[in-house]
Amino acid sequence: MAAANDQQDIKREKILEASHQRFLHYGYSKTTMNEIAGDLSMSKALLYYYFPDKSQLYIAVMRKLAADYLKTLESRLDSFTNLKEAFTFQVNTHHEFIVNNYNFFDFFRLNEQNLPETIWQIVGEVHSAELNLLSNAIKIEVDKGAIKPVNNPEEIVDVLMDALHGIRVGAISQKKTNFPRKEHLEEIHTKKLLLLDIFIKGLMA
Amino acid sequence: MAAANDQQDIKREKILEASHQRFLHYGYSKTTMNEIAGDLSMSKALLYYYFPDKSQLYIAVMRKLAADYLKTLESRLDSFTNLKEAFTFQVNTHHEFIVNNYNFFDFFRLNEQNLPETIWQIVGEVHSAELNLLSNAIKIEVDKGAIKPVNNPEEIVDVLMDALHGIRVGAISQKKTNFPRKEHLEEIHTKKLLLLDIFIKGLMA
DNA sequence: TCCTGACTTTTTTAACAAAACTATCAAAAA
DNA sequence: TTTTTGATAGTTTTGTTAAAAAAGTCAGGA
Repeated sequence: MAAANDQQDIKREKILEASHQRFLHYGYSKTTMNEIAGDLSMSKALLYYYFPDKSQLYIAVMRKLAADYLKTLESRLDSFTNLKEAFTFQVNTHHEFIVNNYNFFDFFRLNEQNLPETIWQIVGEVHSAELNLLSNAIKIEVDKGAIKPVNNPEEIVDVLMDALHGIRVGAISQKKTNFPRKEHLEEIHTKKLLLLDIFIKGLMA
Repeated sequence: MAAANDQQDIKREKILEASHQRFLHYGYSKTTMNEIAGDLSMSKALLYYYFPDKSQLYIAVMRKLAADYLKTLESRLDSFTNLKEAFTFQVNTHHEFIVNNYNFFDFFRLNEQNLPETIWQIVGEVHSAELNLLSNAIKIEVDKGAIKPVNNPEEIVDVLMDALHGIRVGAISQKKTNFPRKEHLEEIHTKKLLLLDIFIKGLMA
């Protein structure tokens, strides 16, 4: 039983990896179940044995990416020495995450509206996990007496995250494309760090 | 000659007003030239006598709105007493502008990409005018010695404006609609003021 | 329990006709 | 000469249908 499940888990993992590669290079709609099956030298039917449908497969990949991302954040955010370091780490990690999985997200780009409910659930989970980690960072700094008391850390972090997100979007509307091109990502990253710098100073003031 | 042109200008103005109302209530694609003509009890052909085509008509309306908006900003931004007041005025004016012309902009919502070049030109002009006014406000404060010297005011304002814009967008992705609903506008406004507060403190630190 | 080939169902694409709308123009009205 | 219009030409959107492609199912084999 356990052995069988191990085998299953390994195969599931293989499928997730192959799917990730396909989705990463070709996006959701330009990836077919036949192609994924082909990459793994298995029949398409087998994919449906492991995953109920294509969107669930995509979501499973996404869930894994999100979990990895959050693990990276968590591993580090409970051991920072000051607030700026913590937030900078978040911005850098997020930047790296986007760069590495850039094409994966064209599902969002193309399908912008009417996405499956589950996707928004994952996005929401990631968002609130980030919000939690960062507002905790603020609380710790307040306890240490490093910054003056804040009555609602979650609200502050929420605003900051929206603002950071805005930097991304801002670079877009000027460039007339509704998603940042890879070339712009570095520029966006720099701007985010600038915003962060001012914002942190504002918190400490 | 002058009289004839006056008459023309008056009629042009009437057309712009009627068009504004239509675009405001029904958006670009759901407004037909026949309807505008009907509102003014004139033939559709006459519209084409005054404006070369539909998009030029829309753009003319937009240009007028933009001019009014900028005039409001300018009238006040050269006589503020401190930086926060200046920026708050910008945020409030912008908010009012969006609220008043909310539906007008569904041209952007629907047509998000492939908009006529001229529209981006106007958006760009408004943006750089705002950027100018606000970075000037910073320079004045620096000269007054109210805040510490800033090596690149334009860059700062640019980041702030992107961040403020991000507040708007942020409220969206959570709500699953790609443009803020009217109900959210107040919430967005409040968040913007909070961001502004922290940001300004950060500048003064 | 894991896996497949053959099959069914659903979605996408392409072609095309009908309808709606934009845009033009010759000629009337002012 | 300038302003206005009805009629109409041209273009885009919408709706329809058939073929192709992809998603998804299933009986049966290892």
